[in-house]
Amino acid sequence: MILSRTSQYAIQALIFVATRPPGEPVLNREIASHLNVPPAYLAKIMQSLCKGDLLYSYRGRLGGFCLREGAAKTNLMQILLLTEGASFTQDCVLGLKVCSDATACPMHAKWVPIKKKVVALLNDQTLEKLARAVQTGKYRLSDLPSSLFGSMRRA
Amino acid sequence: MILSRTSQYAIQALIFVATRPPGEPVLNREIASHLNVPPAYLAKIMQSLCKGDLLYSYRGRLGGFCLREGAAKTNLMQILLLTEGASFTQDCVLGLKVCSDATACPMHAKWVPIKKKVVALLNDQTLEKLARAVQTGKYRLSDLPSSLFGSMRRA
DNA sequence: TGAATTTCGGATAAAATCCTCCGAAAGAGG
DNA sequence: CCTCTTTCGGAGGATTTTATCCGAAATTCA
Repeated sequence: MILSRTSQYAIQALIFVATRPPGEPVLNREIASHLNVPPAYLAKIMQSLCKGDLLYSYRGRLGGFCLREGAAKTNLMQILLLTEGASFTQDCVLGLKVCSDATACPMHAKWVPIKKKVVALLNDQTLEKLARAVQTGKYRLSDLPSSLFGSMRRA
Repeated sequence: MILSRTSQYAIQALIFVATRPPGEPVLNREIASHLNVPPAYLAKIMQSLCKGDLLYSYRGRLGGFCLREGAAKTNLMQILLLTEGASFTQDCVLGLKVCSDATACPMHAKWVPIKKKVVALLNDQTLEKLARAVQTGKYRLSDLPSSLFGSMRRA
């Protein structure tokens, strides 16, 4: 039901980068503050996304991170493979080491169809699509804007 | 996608108890060895299931754990509420603190229908049903019997 | 060259989860 | 009564996940 924080940060960050003009490096600091996420931790995750061939990184004054060519077509499943490991969609719900059609836990038969839907969705959602959804303004990546919190403080 | 180990152990243990004749206490030791789960850890979980009113516990020579009256009708959702906490099905996939129809993450619209299916399934699966599924022999709770591993060792 | 900026890499800390240990309490049976 | 068995409760250890820090390397610009 739940992704690790690492996966959530990774997906958020990648979508955010995908919303920015390609070719212009985005600073880790900028991503972190926009997503309201610990910068030092995010930096580690960005590193691993570079090693996973999703991002380019540039050091120095004009440095930052860019999507790799074609990375806009990356789907969530591919990202989660990097951050959660290969067994992510394979594990048994009840934690059995072996749980296949042949030798199954009592949830197996009912769980498999749902798992398939989840996998299909994760495969279908690309950074491109998700970035566009954010750009239209219909959906948001960050928590509510601080201006709202500011007005709440005095309420 | 994944339940905590604690939740998995809890569900497995409850199903196992539900397969046994009601009224005859089952020993923690027996459950643990059958599920191949750390006994001391399981003992803690069993304790919390008692506090969650799903089990009775008896100390001493004829001690052990029994399902509480009516607990056979308990569904997985109720168990997970105890072991994972109330926010289990409420959390945003991407980890946003606020993610409702009004202010949503870019996955929200596609994720909600799937989440509903998961919740419906968890609500539908009762200990009774799951225990029966195990009793028919079609499904298993424990890992493959050690006799199989024994024959594999010499292969 | 030197100063400023940024990511990289490794060590380390903090927190959560998973797991163990042990004495105490409670019950059964002699 | 004593002994044996079991769960209870609290403390603590081990591991994984989350997060921080800092010096070094790379890059830009003056």
